[in-house]
Amino acid sequence: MTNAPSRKKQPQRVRRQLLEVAARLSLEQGIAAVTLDAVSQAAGVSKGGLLHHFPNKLALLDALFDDLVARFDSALDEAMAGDGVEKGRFTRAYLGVCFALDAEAEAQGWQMLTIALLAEPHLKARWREWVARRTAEFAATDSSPNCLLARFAADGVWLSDLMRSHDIDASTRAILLQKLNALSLE
Amino acid sequence: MTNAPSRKKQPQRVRRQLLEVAARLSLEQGIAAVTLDAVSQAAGVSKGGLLHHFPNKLALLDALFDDLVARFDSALDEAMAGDGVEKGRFTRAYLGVCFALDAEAEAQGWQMLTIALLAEPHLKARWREWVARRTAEFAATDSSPNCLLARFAADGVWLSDLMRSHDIDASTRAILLQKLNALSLE
DNA sequence: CTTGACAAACCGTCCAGACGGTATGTTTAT
DNA sequence: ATAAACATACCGTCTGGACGGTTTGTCAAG
Repeated sequence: MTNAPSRKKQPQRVRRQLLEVAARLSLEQGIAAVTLDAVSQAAGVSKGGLLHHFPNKLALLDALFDDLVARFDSALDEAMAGDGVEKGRFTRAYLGVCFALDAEAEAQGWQMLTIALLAEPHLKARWREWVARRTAEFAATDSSPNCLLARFAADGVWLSDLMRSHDIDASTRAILLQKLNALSLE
Repeated sequence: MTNAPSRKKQPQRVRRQLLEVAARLSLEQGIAAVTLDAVSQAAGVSKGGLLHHFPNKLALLDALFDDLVARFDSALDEAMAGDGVEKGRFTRAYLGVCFALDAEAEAQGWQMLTIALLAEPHLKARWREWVARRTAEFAATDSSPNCLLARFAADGVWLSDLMRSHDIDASTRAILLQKLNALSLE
C-alpha cells in the first residue's frame, strides 16, 4: 500500500523531472538558459514548486552534480565488477564508461551540462575532490603512466563527444578503445 | 607621422585592455562575472566606451574567442616550423602547445575562459569549425589512429590543467609527452 | 597657421526586462 | 489535524543596451 502508485502527487518524480529539464536546457541552450523560471515552466511546475524541492539555485545545480557523479560512479563500479584482472581495472572501467557515454540515451543529460557545471567554480572544486578520491583509491593498481595516459585520452574522447567536434567513425573509435585497453595492462 | 604614437587616445590599447580584463574576470570568478559593467569598470572605461568597441556582449565574447584561437594557431605554426619530420608534425605541435599551456604566463587568460566560451553554444559551433578545418588540413600527415589518440590525450591533459584536478608531477608529465610524441611517429 | 567641419572615441544616465528569492495562500496525503 | 507538496503574487536587484552629450583627433580650405 505504501508504494502503491498514488496518482495525484509524486514528489520524487517531480524532482527528477526538474533535474532532467535543467540538464536538457543547459544542453540545448547553454548554461545561461538554466533559470528558475525556465526550468520550472518547462517541467510543468510553478517556480514555487521548484523552490520547494531546491531551496535555491545553487542547491539545484549541486543536486544536478550529485546526480551526475552518482550515475558515473555506479557505471564505473558495474564495469569494474565484470573485470577479473586487477591491474588497470579502474582505468579500463573509466575507458569503457567514457567511450559509451556517446551512445547512451541518458547521456544527453551529461554532455553540455557537464561543461556548464565545470564553469562554476564551486562545482569545479567538487569535481576536483572526486578525482582525488578515486585516483587515491586505485593508486595501487592504476597509477602507472600508461594508465594515466589512457585516462587522459578517454577524457579527450569524452570532450570530443561533448563538442561533437570530431565525428570519429565507429571503427576508428573501436581501435582507439582497444589500444587504450592494451595500455592499461602494460 | 600617421603612426606616431599620439599620447591622448589609444583605442587599440583600450580594446586589448578590455579583452584582457574580460579574460581575467572569467578566470577568477567564472563566466557569470563577465558583465558589461564589471568589465568596463575593471578596465577603467565607461560602459559606453566598452559598447563603442564592441556593439554588444556577444561581439565581446566573439572577439575574445578570435583572440584565443589566433594565439593558439600561431603557437601551433611556430611549433610546426621547428619540426623537420612530416609525419605527425601537426600532432606533435599540438602536443607541445597543449602541454606548455600550463606553465605559460599568458595561459592565465586561457584556462577558465576557454571552458566558459565552450559553454556558449554559438562559440562551441565556431570551435567545431576550427577543429574541422585543421584536421582536414593535415589529414595527409596526422590522421592515423595513433595521432588521433595522442591528440585526444593532449586534450585530456589540457582539461586536467584547466581543472587543476590531477596535479601531475613534472617528471610524469615529461614521460607522458615523450610517449605521445613517440606515438605520432609510429 | 588658423579655423572650421566632420568623424572617432568615450562618458553618464536611464530603462525595460529578467532573474533569484520571499511571503503567503491552497490543495493533497497520512 | 498536520505536514508535505504545490501555486500565486510580488519585490529588490542586476544586466544589457539604448541614447544624447562631450571630448579628442583629422584634414582641408582659406
